[in-house]
Parts: sequence; structure tokens; C-alpha cells
Amino acid sequence: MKQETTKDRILLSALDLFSQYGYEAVSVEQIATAVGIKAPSLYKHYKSKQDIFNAIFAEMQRRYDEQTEKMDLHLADAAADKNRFSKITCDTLVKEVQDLIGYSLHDECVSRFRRLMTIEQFRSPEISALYTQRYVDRLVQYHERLFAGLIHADVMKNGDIHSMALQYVCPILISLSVCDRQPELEAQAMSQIDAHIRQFMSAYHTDLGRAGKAT
Amino acid sequence: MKQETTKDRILLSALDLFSQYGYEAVSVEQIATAVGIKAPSLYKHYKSKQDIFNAIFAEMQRRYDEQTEKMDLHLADAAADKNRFSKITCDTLVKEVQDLIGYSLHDECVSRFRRLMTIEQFRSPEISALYTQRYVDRLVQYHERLFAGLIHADVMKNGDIHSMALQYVCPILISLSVCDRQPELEAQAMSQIDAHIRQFMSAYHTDLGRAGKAT
DNA sequence: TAATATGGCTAATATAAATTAGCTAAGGAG
DNA sequence: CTCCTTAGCTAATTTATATTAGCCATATTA
Repeated sequence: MKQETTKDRILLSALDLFSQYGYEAVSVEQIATAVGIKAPSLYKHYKSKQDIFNAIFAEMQRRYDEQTEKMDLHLADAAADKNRFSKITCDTLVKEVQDLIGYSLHDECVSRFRRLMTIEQFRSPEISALYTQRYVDRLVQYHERLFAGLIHADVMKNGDIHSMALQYVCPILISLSVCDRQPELEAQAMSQIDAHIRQFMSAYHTDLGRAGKAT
Repeated sequence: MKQETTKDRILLSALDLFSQYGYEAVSVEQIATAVGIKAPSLYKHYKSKQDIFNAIFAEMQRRYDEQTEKMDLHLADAAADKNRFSKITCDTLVKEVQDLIGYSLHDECVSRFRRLMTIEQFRSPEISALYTQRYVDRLVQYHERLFAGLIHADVMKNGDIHSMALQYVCPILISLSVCDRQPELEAQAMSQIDAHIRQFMSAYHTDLGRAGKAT
């Protein structure tokens, strides 16, 4: 319930601008204007432009850690209860992915920060590694574990789990990046993801009959 | 055999710098220094910093059009000779992708320009659309046509061609972007791509027996 | 050879951007 | 009520950067 402080609004506005134009291309003046104050006033809250950037980074790292914890619990949950895996259907997966994409695309902070990372990813080896870790490896690893469970429960055919996870996750990641660039393609991307998951399951599901309408 | 002119060296150096730091973050002074001349001398060759950027864009567009034409011919070639499709094996595909990735990663201009596009992709709707077209759609469409041929030749199982192309291409695209960020992971990425293609073919090839060592 | 265009240079200019200094009003703590 | 911290402001400072002006040597061409 606490009202939005100026300090927070600066972060929000800066993230918004940085995610469109990149750190260098945005002036403190622009940030200040977006917040509705004058540039020198910013320095009452942050000691430099770089400091604003760092604060954004720290805050988003905090949120990320939070969310990672949730995902881990979610998976541990499913693993604890063996026969939950056998209940997983195409629709379950579609729904899960839709939620994920919806969140990733529509949470302003999350999507803006991802765009910012995309723009700044070549700046340092640390950011590069962070980007891969956060936006590729984590999702792949999550689905490796998921598929391992599904194979063990005889819901999915056996195979190279890593490659399977890649084939499942990468089209989703690419769709996400397309939507980051061209939000107007979101509906189309979502329906492609839907088709992709059904096709994927029709290829890898043990129960071929009802897995999808792939034709 | 014509020697490298200063005008060209400026483009090269500018592309190199832009692809690391982004347009805004690079000064004309840095470009000049990289070329080995003083900043004002640049203006004997290009009328502004923006003009350098535009020239890079135009030149890379030219090369791109050239290469697209080649790919089209390559495909038309294969289509003309029906039974060439049936000769396509896992190894053929692996080799083709290795060549493509090798070129995309090791041709300095191509890889730097892709990084530049990645950094600047949110600047305008035109660049956004160009990026998707160039780095996603084109490869997907190419493989849709390839797979259509392979299905028709009964080499691959039938299915949703678009989804199949996505599942094939996207892991490759993601690997490429990982290597752009972290060149040290290239060997690992290549072997993952190899495994991916074998797994993909083991899932979609009609002749399951010899398609891959996926286990 | 004379004339000219080319491509380099230094010095100058203009502007934008980040940051600092220092004033002031408002709101809470003593 | 008084004091002091907070958070805003304007004005000033510093530095960086893009670009222009104008000089000079070399090389091409008539």
C-alpha cells in the first residue's frame, strides 16, 4: 500500500527509456522529464546515471531470484507426487507456457529489463554470461528436469533430453524475442507456440493418438 | 585485388566498434583512432556519423541480398532433381548447418553486423521488422521448403511443417546468439547442435534405424 | 610543367550532457 | 515554535563530442 516514491519512479522511468534506446542514448534530462522533475534533482536520489543503472540491475536481480525459487518449488512439488507427471497433457503444457509468456511479455519491468539486457548484452563478459544463464539455460534446465520426469513416468518417449528441451524451449524463446521487437505479432506468435507444443508432443508423446491435431 | 581504401577501413572499424558498444556509445574520435587517422579526416569520406552507419547498413543489405539469392538457387536446385531429397541424411544436414554457423560466426562483417542489429533492434519498427525477417523468418521459411520436399520424398514423417521448421531452426538460432555473446562456448554449442539435429531426425525421419545415436 | 582534386592535418566552434553548488520551501521531531 | 532533514529548484561548471574552416602535401591529369 505504500505510495510510489520518487526514487522508485526514477527507476521505472529510467528502465522504460533505457529499454527503448539503450543506456548511452538516454540522458539524465530525459529521465528527469519523464519523472516530472529537473535533472539535478535526480542526484538527491542517485549519485550518478550509472548508479541508476546499477539500482535497476540490483532490483531486477532480486526479483529474479524470488521467481527462480518459485519455479524450483513448483518442480520439486511435481516430482514429489509421482503420478502428477502422468496427468500432464498437451493442454497443461500449453497453459503453463502461455502463463510464462504472458508474464514475460506483459509485466512491464520484466519485459523492459529483458530488452535492456538484450541491448547491453555485449558490454561485458559478466552481462553476457548473465544473459545466457537467465534467458536460455534456466528454462532449458527446467524443461530437462520436467522431461526427465515425463520420460520416467512413460508419458514421453526416451531420447536425448537436452536436445528435446532445446527443441521445446527455443521456439518459445524466439517467439518471445520476436514479440519484444514486434508486439503486434503477439497473437500470431501465441498460436504458433500452441501449434509447436502440439507438434512437439505428437512427436514425443508415447500416447500418439490424442496428442494433437498435427496434420 | 584492389587494395583496401580508407573509406572501406572506416566502415570496417566503425562496424567493429558499433557492434561492441552500440552506435551512441562510440565516438567519431574512436573510429578515427581505430582507422589510424584524426576525427576531422573522416568527414572527407562521410558527411556525418549517421552517414557512416547508413553506409554500413547499405553495404550489408547488398551482401545479404546476394546471399539470399544463392540460398534460393540452392533450394531450387534440389527441388529440380527429385531424388536428391532422398539422399539427404543427418550428416548432410549437420554439415550444412556447420557451414552456415561457421560463416555466420566467423565472417567478421556478418557476425558484427548481426550484433549491431541485436543492439539497435528496438530503435525503429523498420529495424525490428528487418531483424525478424532476416534472422528468423528467412531461415524458418527455407527449412519449411526443405522439409516439405523431404516429406514429399518420404524421407521425413508428415507433420505441421511450420512447427517442425521452428523446432529445427530455433535451437540453432539460439546457439548462434549464445556464441555471439560468449565465443568461448562455440565448441560446446556446435556439439549441441550436432546432437540436436540427430535427435530431431530420430524423431522425424521415416527410417528410424540409422538416423542417429540418440539414447 | 601547371592545375587540380584528394585526403590528411590542426585549430576552432557549438552544443549537449553530466554533475556540482547553493538556495528554498515543506514537513516532521524535539 | 524552532530546527533540521528532505527534495525540489536555478545557475554554473566541466567535459565530451560532432562538426566546420581552412591549411598543406601528394598525386593525378591536362
